[in-house]
Amino acid sequence: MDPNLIPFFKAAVSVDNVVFGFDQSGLKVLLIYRGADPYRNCWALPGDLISLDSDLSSSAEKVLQDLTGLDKVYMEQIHTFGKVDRHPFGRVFTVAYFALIKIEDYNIHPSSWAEEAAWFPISEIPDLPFDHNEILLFAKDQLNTKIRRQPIGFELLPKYFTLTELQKLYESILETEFDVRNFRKKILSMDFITDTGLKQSCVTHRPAKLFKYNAKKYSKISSSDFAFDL
Amino acid sequence: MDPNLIPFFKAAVSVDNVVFGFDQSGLKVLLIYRGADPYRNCWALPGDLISLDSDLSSSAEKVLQDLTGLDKVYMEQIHTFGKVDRHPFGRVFTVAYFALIKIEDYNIHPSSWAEEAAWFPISEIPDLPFDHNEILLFAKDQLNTKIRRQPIGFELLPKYFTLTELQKLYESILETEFDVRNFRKKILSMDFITDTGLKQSCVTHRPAKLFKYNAKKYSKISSSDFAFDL
DNA sequence: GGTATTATTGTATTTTTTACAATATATTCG
DNA sequence: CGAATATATTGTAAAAAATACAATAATACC
Repeated sequence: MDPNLIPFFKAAVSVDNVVFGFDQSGLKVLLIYRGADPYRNCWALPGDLISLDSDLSSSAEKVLQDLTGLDKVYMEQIHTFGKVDRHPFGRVFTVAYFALIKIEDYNIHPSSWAEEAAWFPISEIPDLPFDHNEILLFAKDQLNTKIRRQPIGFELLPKYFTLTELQKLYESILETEFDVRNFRKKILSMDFITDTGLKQSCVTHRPAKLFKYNAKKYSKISSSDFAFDL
Repeated sequence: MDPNLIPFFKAAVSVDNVVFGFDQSGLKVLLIYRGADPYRNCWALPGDLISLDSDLSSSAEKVLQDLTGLDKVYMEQIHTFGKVDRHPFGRVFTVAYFALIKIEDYNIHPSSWAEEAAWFPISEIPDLPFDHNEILLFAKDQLNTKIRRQPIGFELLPKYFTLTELQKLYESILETEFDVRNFRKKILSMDFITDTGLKQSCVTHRPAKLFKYNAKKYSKISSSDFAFDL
């Protein structure tokens, strides 16, 4: 390598994942309990330095998989953070991703140096190490914007869901309330949520119909000039 | 440094800027003619490796300033690209930014190893080195989305502009056409474009009124629950 | 059968979007 | 100076979308 270039090749890159989940009590974020330095014994976003022999996007998946056991989840890159002093060990740029998962469908298995993993309600996030609070804020913002314009909310719900669940999801994330009738009218008019013909069971009241998201219909619609917008 | 960490700290990070400009002939992108390896003597996005002693955002500004003389322009981070083999010299992650400038207001001064700088119409971009074509595509996409939702179009126009110019800008970027009356109604109803009382001069027909963007009014409006949306 | 609990549905009103073309103001040229 | 040329500016009616609002339906449990 040209000796002039040597000083440039001394950075590390990490990935930090903001994993969102949703259940009846609201929006949650997955944190791990760090069993490695720096910030050992702190709750933090599941993130790690990446080895330099795989592509960035594969590394992002690997980091999440290694620390939490999560595999094949919806992930999207959101932003890269690069303050000089953000990492005590040296110059580390971190690429933040957010991930959306259906809480019920996955079992979280903390491994590698993640000693524990737990869901934290979005409103009860503790002080986090590095710039993780800033990253989380950024991710939350992105989620808010994105969920209004793209049909990604379904990634947080079970495969079959009721319209009430869907409405609660949007209300909880957007911190607003919708009129039941208008919400249903709008969602159903978009025509990519289909009635499965099934019904809730084991509920102590009138069971709701179960719907599912129809990705094929969405992509057919969206490739014309339709815009999802809630 | 812990010897286990050494292999992680061997990456370089670069910044690549997609600088958009607009004039009557449409949307343009600023490219520089590389006077340095690799890809010497090619047109490319203005980008460079960053030194590891400043923050990422400052580095982005510095890279643009060094190569093109552009200073204090509207810049926004868009995405980080990190394929293993994207740079022939080693593992280089690149953080892409887009910038919007008022072509008339700036003189471009290629310097450092940029031998030339020139505006290329968006539809006539040559094959670029690295993954620059991909980055450009990504930036164009981002610009399309963003310009519909945030009042950033004004960054591409002179301080005082006519409504016709504004409409042409949107039509050109969004590749669509608007009805003159409806466009004006909509834009003016948003109430952050104000009539300066001035008129075009040196035109061979009825001169148009000159308007300007009122950022204060926008931030006042947008902090309620107004949404810019075209 | 009655009660409790949540699910489901329609309509009238208001607001927004759309479609559409005639008139106004400047310059240039004969 | 009047006519021709070129672009700027403006309103209205119809259609579509968003909003506000409450009564009925289906199940479980007692």
